[in-house]
Amino acid sequence: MNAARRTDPQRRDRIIDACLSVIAEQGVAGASHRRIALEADVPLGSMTYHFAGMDELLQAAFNRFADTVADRFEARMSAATTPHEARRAVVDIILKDVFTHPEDLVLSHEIYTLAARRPEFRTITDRWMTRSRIALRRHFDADTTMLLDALIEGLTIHRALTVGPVDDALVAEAVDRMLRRD
Amino acid sequence: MNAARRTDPQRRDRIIDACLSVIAEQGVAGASHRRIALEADVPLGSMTYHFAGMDELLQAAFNRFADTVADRFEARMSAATTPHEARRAVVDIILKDVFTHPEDLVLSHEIYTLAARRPEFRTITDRWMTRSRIALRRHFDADTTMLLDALIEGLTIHRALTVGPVDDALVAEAVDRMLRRD
DNA sequence: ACATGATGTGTACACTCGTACACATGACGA
DNA sequence: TCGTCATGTGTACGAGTGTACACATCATGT
Repeated sequence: MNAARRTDPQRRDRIIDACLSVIAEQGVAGASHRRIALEADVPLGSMTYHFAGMDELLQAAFNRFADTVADRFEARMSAATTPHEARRAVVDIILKDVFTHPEDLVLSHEIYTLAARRPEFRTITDRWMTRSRIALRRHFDADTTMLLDALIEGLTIHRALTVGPVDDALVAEAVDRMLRRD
Repeated sequence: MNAARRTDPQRRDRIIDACLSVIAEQGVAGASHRRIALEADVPLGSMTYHFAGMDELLQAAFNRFADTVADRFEARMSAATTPHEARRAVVDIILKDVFTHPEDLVLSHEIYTLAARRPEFRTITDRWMTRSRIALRRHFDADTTMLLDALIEGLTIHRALTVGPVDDALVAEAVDRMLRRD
């Protein structure tokens, strides 16, 4: 009957985007084929046609998410040319990027939870963390890179879960302490 | 027929424990009334009898979990009497507590994910974080407490998601840098 | 001994889910 | 123009879900 649009090359992409959107709203638990299909304005049958199963779709979605975030991260670190700018870039990543995209916080937690339990999703987080570290490594030594990476993670998470907002100056202070070599 | 054990005052507790156990294995997504009932060796009807709904059960379970972890945290910090011991205690929390109880990692992520999306679960994480900070505050100033708390979080998470193990000495190094005032 | 009411349980209902698969569609070569 | 077949879709099925609620059970007071 209504099998209108025949070739829709962006359909796969739209499904992935819809998937992320649904996960941001409802969580992985609430991300069903039917809801995603509705969100993407695509028939239910398309789901299994484009993706062998829910897992394949989740992998595709979180890979796209991780790439997006890592791109932003890299862009900020690449733009810095002096040590001072690099320090500022790290602070900005914590204060601006995360705050500007609150839905990313939720998505981060979802992928972490998935990765914590299921190794097949850990390749996604591995690649993501590796990219972040390479970007940091352009400006800092190996140890500092490792520690900054962890610090960014912790501050980000706590900013998300804390009711009262964390003092912006304190974030800068934390980065400064990390940069102090002994 | 077999309505044996009439009064079983520990039943509610057993359900909560079973709930945590199932979540650790299968995640919140896989924690159904039926599976938990099976794990707790309790009839399905008991679920709705003791808990008004899934949410109430989840709240009870994660409250217990948060209390358990916070107890351990407090115990370690209280045992320290000198600054040096306090520093050591922080390192141990990261290196020993988390490593010894790997299932706690998964549970942490699950509650974070829940709290990130739904405010009614954030009271649990709030109370948890508050307790941790009070315990740290016995030994460190307010700013340092905030930063250490975030650092512990970040290092813990990255240790969980990273393939290669983080160098133990590096953890100590991170804590030291945090403790250096300007 | 027995009635009674609190305590706890089995089951049924309405619903959502992932997935398979028979079939419709229309682009394209002849 | 028309036949063919890759591309895409509607639907149905079995499994699993939360929850409500009629009922069984037995501790207790008389």
